[in-house]
Amino acid sequence: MKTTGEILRERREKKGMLLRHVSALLDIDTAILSKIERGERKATREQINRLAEILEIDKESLIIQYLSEKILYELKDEDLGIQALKVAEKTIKYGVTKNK
Amino acid sequence: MKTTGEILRERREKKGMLLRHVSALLDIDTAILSKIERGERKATREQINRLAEILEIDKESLIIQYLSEKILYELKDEDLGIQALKVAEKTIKYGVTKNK
DNA sequence: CCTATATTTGACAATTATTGTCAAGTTAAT
DNA sequence: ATTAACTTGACAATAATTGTCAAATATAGG
Repeated sequence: MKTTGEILRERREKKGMLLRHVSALLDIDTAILSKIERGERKATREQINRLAEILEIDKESLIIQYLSEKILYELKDEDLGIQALKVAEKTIKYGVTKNK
Repeated sequence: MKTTGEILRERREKKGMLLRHVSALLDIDTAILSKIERGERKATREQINRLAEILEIDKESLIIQYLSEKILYELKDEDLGIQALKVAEKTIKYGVTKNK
């Protein structure tokens, strides 16, 4: 499966846009976008929304990929990650979230 | 399923310990522990380790519960949370993590 | 009821993590 | 060798998390 960064870079190049162009629309330095595309940094949630629009990427699939990477990042050093994911999934399904 | 906070409070009371006692061992103010037990704040990962020892709680199950709450917190405003969880699960299973 | 002790609450301070800029360094194509 | 695009790394700004403190509420005995 393609990473968020790969998706972004592919689409940007396919559209013939430069880092300079896209980063200007996002109002950030090209350095950050470069890092995002190479997976060295994470985009913010808001940047993902804008990028989907700017690059005309299917929003849902981009967000799903982005969120899953965020989750994996949280669990990267955890042996019990899979079990935690399963518990989270069950909880979310039964709508038992009581976060504030 | 019991929340992390509920597990902690139950065990502390069962052991007849006061917030004061446990929070001293954790080297934090009782206020924070109170909030953690009531789910108003999250414990740190390290505090979870210490709490499992201090309160003699099965470490694995406590960590799984704790991590799953952390994940759910990340996804609390996301419509696509479940899908993201599923993608994350698949990725973790195939050991394709390339986070740095 | 009085008062001791335990817990809770909320304002805000300290700390840590994330997000950003900038300038200099590569890379690649003339 | 120039030039344009991108990358790198040091560090600044901002935002989120974690903590303290003091006052407010319970809770339980005399």
